[in-house]
Amino acid sequence: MNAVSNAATQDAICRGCANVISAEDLTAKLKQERPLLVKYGADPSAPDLHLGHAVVLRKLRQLQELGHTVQFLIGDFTGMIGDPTGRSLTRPPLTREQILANAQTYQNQVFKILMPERTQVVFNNTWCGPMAFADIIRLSARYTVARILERDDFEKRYREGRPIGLHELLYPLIQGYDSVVLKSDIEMCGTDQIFNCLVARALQQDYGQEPEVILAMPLLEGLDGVNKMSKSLGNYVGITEAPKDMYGKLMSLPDAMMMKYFSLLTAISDAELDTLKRDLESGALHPRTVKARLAFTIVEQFHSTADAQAAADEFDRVFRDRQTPSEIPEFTLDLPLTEGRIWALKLTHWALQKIPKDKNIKLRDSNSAAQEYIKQGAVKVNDEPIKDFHDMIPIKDGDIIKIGKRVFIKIILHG
RNA sequence: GGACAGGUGGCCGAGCGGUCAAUGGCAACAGACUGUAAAUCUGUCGGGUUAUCCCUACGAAGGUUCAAAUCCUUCCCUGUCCA
Repeated sequence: MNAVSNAATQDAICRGCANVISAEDLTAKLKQERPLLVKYGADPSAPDLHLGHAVVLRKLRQLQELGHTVQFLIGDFTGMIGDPTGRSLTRPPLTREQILANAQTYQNQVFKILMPERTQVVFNNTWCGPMAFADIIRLSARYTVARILERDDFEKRYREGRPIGLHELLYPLIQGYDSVVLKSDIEMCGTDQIFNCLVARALQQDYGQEPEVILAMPLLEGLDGVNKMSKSLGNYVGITEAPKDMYGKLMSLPDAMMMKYFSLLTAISDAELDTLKRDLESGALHPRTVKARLAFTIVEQFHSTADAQAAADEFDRVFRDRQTPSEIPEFTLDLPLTEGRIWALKLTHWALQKIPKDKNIKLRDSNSAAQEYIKQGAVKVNDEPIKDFHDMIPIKDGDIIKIGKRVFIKIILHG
């Protein structure tokens, strides 16, 4: 490689990054013309990967395609401590079993994006676990309280008088030590993790190593368009979700977020992005059209073109044309009928309880709730709204009950 | 160890003896509208076979009172200051 191609490579690597610390170090690393070790730490407390992770994983994939090696670090040790980031709320530590199970789930998902042959999966319990108390104190001695407290999250909590566990202060230190052990050249992270990576740089230098280059990707806001995408906030799209759920969730994205999603999650060129933006502003393109394209492109990436098309068709059918979905879950009605009729309230309550809890449909399933939904006109049998929850409604095999916009249940009668 | 402040519904946050299932905000859900599960507007938002009735709930356990989220006691938890 010559200087020119190195510069081009560096540009490509830096594209989309929120922060590169430092560009000079990266230039120097690239000049060495060897496969660089790129560390990425995964938090094993939230084993479901979502599009927020995909932003970073896509960048890692790009580095792999340039010939570099990814050190996929599973923080099985740190997970037992509890990560202080995120909601600024002390997170409960996980048990060993949970962490190992989560780690496995992680690996199953991550290779949807990463190249297995250029990925080393490592667990930090391997080297952190055997450390003695004295080792930990020795490690702690290499950093100061003042510098640890510089971290935004700590500083903020301290100022607001909210609790900070002593163990939490060690977290950045351990994460930094990981980089020392792994001799990482580059660390990929989200902008919220930059502090930890800076600690890693300092520690590496302290251990006589070249400091790693930090590549920080912007954080992706979740479907609410405000908070960062996270499982605990429920504003996420999982990368293993079914095409139609993925598509539907993406269509619930606020219009204002579309461009950011396009730039961080698709291979769309800058020029094309500009055109889209202009056409949206001028009204030449309807926002729905653009969002549908976004949803399609992303679903296609994680599934297939055919899946994306099917999801799009289904979405239009149910939400634009207001028709029943092509596939409706069936349940056998195990309630007694009187002369082929059933009390509306009871039926609604029954249907509410059949909705799978894990879906992101958050309907309450109590009788009181059923009553409210009926009052609001949200419950329909064969497209006919139930008017009063006292009503006795006739039911026959194959009738479809609809609650709200998204819940459909087909009733099966036996005997 | 001492002094002080606090712990309220998914979250934030009022209430400080009855009119409190508890103001307000956020989130959520529904309806209307729209080429979107976007935006906007309106409504709902502990549970009960449906009752101007009952149950559960304001850190935990006791107590005072006709009546307690509100007062008292002990305990647990958090923070601040002092040692």
